[in-house]
Amino acid sequence: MQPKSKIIIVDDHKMFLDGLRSILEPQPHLEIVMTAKNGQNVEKYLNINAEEGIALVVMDLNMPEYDGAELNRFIKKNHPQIKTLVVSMLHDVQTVRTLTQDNVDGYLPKNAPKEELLKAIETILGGEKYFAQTIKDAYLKGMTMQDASPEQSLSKREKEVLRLIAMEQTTQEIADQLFLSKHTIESYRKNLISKLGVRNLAGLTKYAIKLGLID
Amino acid sequence: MQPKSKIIIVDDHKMFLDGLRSILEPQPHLEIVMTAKNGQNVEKYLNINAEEGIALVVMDLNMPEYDGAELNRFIKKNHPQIKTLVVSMLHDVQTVRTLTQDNVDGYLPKNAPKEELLKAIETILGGEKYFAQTIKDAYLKGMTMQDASPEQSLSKREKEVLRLIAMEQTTQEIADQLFLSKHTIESYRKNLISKLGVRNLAGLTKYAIKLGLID
DNA sequence: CTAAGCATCCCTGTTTTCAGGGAGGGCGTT
DNA sequence: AACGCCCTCCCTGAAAACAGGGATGCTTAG
Repeated sequence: MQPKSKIIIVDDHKMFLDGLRSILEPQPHLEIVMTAKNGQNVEKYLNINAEEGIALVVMDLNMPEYDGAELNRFIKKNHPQIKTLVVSMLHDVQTVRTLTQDNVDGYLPKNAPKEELLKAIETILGGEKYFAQTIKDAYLKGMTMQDASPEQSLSKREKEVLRLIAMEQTTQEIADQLFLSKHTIESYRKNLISKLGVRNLAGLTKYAIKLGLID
Repeated sequence: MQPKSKIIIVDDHKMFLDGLRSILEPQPHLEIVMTAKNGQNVEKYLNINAEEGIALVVMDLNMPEYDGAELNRFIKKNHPQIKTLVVSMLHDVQTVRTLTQDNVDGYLPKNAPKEELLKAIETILGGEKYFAQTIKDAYLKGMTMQDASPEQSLSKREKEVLRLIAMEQTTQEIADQLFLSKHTIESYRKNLISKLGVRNLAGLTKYAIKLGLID
């Protein structure tokens, strides 16, 4: 009999976790060896049981404390043989890009049907990558737009300003607070908007939240 | 043999739907007669199959188009014998209050474990109500804090406008989209700012996220 | 019936944001 | 030394947001 593929599931919504478990457990060739509600415990587990031959980690993004992006980065750096599949509610281009740069093996929206989940797992365990069509569409659209817009890793100062913007402060207030000219803050604001590909304060705020700069 | 309790599940995330199904299907006394991704279809189904004896509808809140709150209201008005259980990611006080006023039979966060889901269903089918402890806590805290801070329940229209604002749309764009005057949207924006006690677009956006109007 | 809340629309004026430029100095890498 | 990147500051003009009013009609609850 062929050995089962060992799988870890990570999601902070227990019910979803149980749902995934119920879907995967009946699969004869899969074995769930651990479930967790954030990345921290998985990291510990992998460090201790490095030789156990974990095949795949299925993870949510957007968990408190230690999210999927971070966990994926950790796994790919320290345990590159382990495959990773991200299952998330949101599918924004930036997140997917970050994940692909970090060599994630697959990405599914949470509204994908059970069948697609199983197919994705098979594909990934077979050594290939699997991205849902909707994700690919969004990603490509983002790629073409990316040519015009520069790279968007934010500097420390930019993050600081972004944080204050999202804290409902006006340009003038931020300037006073950081002992800078209001023109400087205006420049930052402008650069952030174009760098992050958003239209206005609302977009900046959402991004700040996504980055975890505020809550 | 005792008759099975007929259940309908409503959630726009297919994978979650499949998860719930996998949890509930093995239960010998439960029978899933329908799943849907929004309230609309359920409404139709109930109108046609009114006599089929549906026991319970398990629903997500926060679905596009026709959300759980609305569906609950419909069910309690037109088919009061059918029980309703809301399963949601967010647990803001206002939403829970609205639901309880509409006589919902139970409320669980999505991070509740499988066991609690089953227990909640049993409780509700037995004729009692079931609310997760965390929900009850939040609700009570909201009740006491309510004295100090003014009430901030948003009307449906207000939520709609708030959603569009947080989606990075300008006042003019929202006006066009809803076939309203831009003055109207400006009024809404103004009211929202004062109602929610925030200063600007950033605050509105954060609130919209907290309410789950956008992601 | 009456008051309250909701949805709609309007006005005046000020402040802030947004768009699209430019520009100089510092700092590290090649 | 030259290049890129970051941080800083400045300008103009248009668009949008914000503040603080008022007004109407229509439901709904008391």
